[in-house]
Amino acid sequence: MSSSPELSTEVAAASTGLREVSRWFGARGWSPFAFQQRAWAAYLRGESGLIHAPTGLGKTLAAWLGPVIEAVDEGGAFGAGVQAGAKRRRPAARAASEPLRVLWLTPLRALANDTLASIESPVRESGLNWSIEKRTGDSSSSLKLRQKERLPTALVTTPESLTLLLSYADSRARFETLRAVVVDEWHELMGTKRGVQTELALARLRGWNPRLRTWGVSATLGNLEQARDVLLGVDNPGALIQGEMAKELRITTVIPKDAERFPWAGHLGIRAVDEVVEEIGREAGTRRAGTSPGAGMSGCLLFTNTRSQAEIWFKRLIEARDDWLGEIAIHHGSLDRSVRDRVERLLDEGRLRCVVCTSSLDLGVDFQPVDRVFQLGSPKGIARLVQRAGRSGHRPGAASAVIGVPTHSFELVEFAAARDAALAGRIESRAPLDRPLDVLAQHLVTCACGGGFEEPALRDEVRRTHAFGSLTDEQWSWAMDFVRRGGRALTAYPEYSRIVRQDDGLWIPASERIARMHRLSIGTITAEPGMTVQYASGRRLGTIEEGFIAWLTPGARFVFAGKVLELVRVRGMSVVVRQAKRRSATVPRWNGGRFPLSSQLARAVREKLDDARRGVFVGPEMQAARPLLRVQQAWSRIPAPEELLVEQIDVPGPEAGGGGSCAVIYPFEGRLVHEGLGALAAYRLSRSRPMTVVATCNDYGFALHTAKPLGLDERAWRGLLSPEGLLDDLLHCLNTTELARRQFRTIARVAGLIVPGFPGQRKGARQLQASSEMFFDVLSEFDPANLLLEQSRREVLEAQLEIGRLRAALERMEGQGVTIVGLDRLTPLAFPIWAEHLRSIQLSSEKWSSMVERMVMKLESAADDRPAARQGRSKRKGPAGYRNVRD
DNA sequence: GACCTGCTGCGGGGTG
Repeated sequence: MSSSPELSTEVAAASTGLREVSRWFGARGWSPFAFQQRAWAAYLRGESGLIHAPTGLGKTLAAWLGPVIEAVDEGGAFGAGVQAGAKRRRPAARAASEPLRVLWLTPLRALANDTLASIESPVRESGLNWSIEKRTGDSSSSLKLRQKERLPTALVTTPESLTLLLSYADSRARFETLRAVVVDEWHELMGTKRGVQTELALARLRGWNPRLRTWGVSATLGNLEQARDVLLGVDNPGALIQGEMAKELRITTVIPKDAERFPWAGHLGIRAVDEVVEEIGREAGTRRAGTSPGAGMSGCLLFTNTRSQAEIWFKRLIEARDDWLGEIAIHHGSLDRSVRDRVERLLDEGRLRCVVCTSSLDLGVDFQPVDRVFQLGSPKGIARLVQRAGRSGHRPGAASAVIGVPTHSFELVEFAAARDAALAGRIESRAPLDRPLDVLAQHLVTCACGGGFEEPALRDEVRRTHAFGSLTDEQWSWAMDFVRRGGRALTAYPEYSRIVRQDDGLWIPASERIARMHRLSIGTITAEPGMTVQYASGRRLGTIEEGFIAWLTPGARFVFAGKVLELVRVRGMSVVVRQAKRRSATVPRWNGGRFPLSSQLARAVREKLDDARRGVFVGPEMQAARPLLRVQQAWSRIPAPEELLVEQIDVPGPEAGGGGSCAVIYPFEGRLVHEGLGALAAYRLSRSRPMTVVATCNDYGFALHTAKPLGLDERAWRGLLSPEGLLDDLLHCLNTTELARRQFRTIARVAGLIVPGFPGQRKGARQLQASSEMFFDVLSEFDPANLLLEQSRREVLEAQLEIGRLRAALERMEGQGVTIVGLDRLTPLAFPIWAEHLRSIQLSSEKWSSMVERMVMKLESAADDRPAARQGRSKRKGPAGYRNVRD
């Protein structure tokens, strides 16, 4: 750290604690930053707040040292604390430390140790009689047992572990002494059910100690003030402390050597392997001075957007440079924790040249040796790109550097747009959740287990959270009824009578068994367990989806964890493998989320395109994209900001070869919205006249494929894309019931309808799905007013279809002029969207006619098309989406 | 000429 302004008088007035802390800084040749001082001052005034700072060390100390200063100031007023004159002495070994004072929440277990380390020395040097511990799921059982007896003075834990602690009967007594809670990486939690769980836990803690101070720490976010308000809850104002430690941010792009021949579509980016290899070799691998051989290498992270892409790229890099074997590693969420831990350790020791990874390394411990980051393919969002860039340059004065690797031509524009937006500070917002009743239901049982609750008091407490600030009496009563007897439909089943009312009015768990089962299912993360991939020796490599393994027979090879494996046998939920001798193998596909291009980035892309339309090409990316954009403009047009472009294209060739007609529309709203828009337009078309319409989409637009040209005029297009009747039509054309049925699985799990089973005896994903579907049907029939059903419909609309964004898109389009361009060839913008259609045709072995039939059926039954399409595809090619990696 | 996808995160009883 460098120098900073003098200590503010406000803080300096405060005292011994501050002197201790200054001494601690001084011993390191540091002086505190202004934002840290502002945070301490606000803390000492008894305030809560949110600290916004882009890097690690500074913000951790800003948040931690407030309580330390306070404790020193109090000089022993608290338990067996610091005595005047006895400060320098270490406390007697057996003396009991002070009771719980500070709680630090981290969304990631991996961050706990780092956090502990960063607070330990100032606390020790202040001579405080504090015990500092962590508690996460992987803590030893003896530690957990001890903490059940008595909590340390400072505890680092996760939201889930905190909730567990709140579920023990004597929780109140153990948390009453708490003075401050710090929530790290709050931007990661806000907008998720984990965040709501955190809000509820904080409300509980504040209920026991109204003077409790809450401090959040957040990365850059479009809605920081709202983030603070959500964290602090209703009517609980607080400060927003802006850190000024912004690091330099460098976003560059690998420009394809032959931009003219660069593909118009695609996502793997394999053709960029050579260029990336060259880039990696350029600086990475340079040894830092004075380090031993094999260590001290500065490496890079290569972020991909999917796990299978990471596997493919890892393989390709090794093939390109076999001398790098052992210096390149792979890291993603389906790899076993032990595998990932090893990679993280090697990276930290500077023994790796490059780690190919997914979002699994977005957060977590900062690795000093990482000096550069690659983003392979679309960054999807500005915050995401900035976050990833921030994984590099963890040294004072070092810049964060990210190198974009486009996988198709328009990603050149995306990287240029993302850089503009990032440097202008236009970062996405995160929307807080509104009243997820499944989380509330879980919380009610937790509170019953945690010493019991009185109904009116808990209701008021819950309403002080942002998430449940507008909870109605009906919703509250429904939630109470749900945990008391399972709602209307499940009264006959005692396991759903989870809480009972004592004579004194206190609600407690119905039995100790209920409480135990509840603790097993605390939390809001509901990922399916998957099948364990392991060697015969028992060594685990990771997990893979049941659907993938179902296609493999013993002897089949697949790529996993950067190895080519051969299936030996499947037993229960584990897949036994051995190293394969041959190299060619399929690559597994995981069914993950499909995150759309963010609104912010989409807007920035539109601006870049508008520049291009006006002949402005600034920067190497736009220069490289120039020929492509020229083609777009020459053949059709580049849509202006207030223009809705419709390309009506007659594609030559037989229908079965992708020929026919397609109309392509470009709202630039991300693929989820386009999926909705495509389905909506197709539905409205087929309603007006009998015809087969197939919709495809990508992040830029959607296409309607028909056998004959649609021949619609502007008025007809306006009708198709009218916001009027949006919800009704969407409910008709997408099988929202089916989507909701699937969404309900998560909700049923969080609300406690489905218990995941005991550790080590997980039910398979299918079993879980089956019982959640059963519940969905039973409730739909016998308890249609069950609010969890409504919630699953709402979650589908909001999370899966982005209904708000969809409506806004339709409204925006209403004000745009429609330009219809007739064409007989695919434009650069249209090609990738059309290719989505072609793909499904080529991969199917079914006859064209039966496919058409199925599509008609699909439109009629308005079914979700994905499972059908997969089955069709797989008949010829094996498992859906699995490709052979060719050597 | 062109393509072939889809992230992350946590927790625990032993009588089930």
